Amino acid sequence: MPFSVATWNINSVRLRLPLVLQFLQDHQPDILCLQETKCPDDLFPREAFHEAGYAHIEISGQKGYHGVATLSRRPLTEPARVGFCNIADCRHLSTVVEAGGKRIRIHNFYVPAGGDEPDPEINPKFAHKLGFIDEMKAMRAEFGEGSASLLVGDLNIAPLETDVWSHKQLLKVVSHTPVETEGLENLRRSGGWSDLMRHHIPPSEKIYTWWSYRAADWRAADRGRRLDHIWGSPDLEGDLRDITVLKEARGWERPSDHVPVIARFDLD
DNA sequence: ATGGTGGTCATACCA
Repeated sequence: MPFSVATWNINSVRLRLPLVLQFLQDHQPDILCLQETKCPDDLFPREAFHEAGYAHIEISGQKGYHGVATLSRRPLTEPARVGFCNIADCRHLSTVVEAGGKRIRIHNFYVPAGGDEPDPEINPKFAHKLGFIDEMKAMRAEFGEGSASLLVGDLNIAPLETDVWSHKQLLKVVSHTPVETEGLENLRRSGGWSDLMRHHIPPSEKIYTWWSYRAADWRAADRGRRLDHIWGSPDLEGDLRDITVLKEARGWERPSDHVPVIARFDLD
């Protein structure tokens, strides 16, 4: 079994626990990074994940909002939580796992959505989002000497024209405005990260990982966006075997509005 | 230009 890492904004881990367990059973990723767990740490369903083979769990949760969790079949070490924008919310968690003889640090992120109005002067949520991605510049892709890194999660930005159903119609919509898309691409490049989804799937191809709940028929309208990402240190490009966007998960019973993305590597 | 759905927690807030 090649080493694999999945990311999924679950929009309440307790409500959708059966879906997560089904996903783990069907796809057996070594690592699953969850976002929007909406679950305080003392209520996190650890036991159910232990029984599913995920004995190693790190969580950073709070009541009602946000929250990230990293589940693993392999030992997780050096858990670390970084705070952003001087707000005590739960949007980042990093851990270290071993694969293919490398120590891989995995950053699990939930970037603020940013509200509706793409103007930081009048919308404090958008200002928060811009401040957050500015502070994310401190997250560098570290590699070499038997180490590597991944940065995954719901970044709430669709950077490329082919990451949205209509580039023109979304230019003034939060998640695809130039200040966000350029900001994210700049921080990715300056941090030395490779966009592994786009390394595997060419930029000419549309990719979506999220479809709004508000569409009458999400599948027919197909107005999606690629908000969820898997970045890696450049050494991992050569180890990447494939990327899967599990679109079918959007059609499951009481689904999350995001679907899982899975990266498989030629590493043991 | 508007409202459309869904989760949390218990009423508005957030996505």
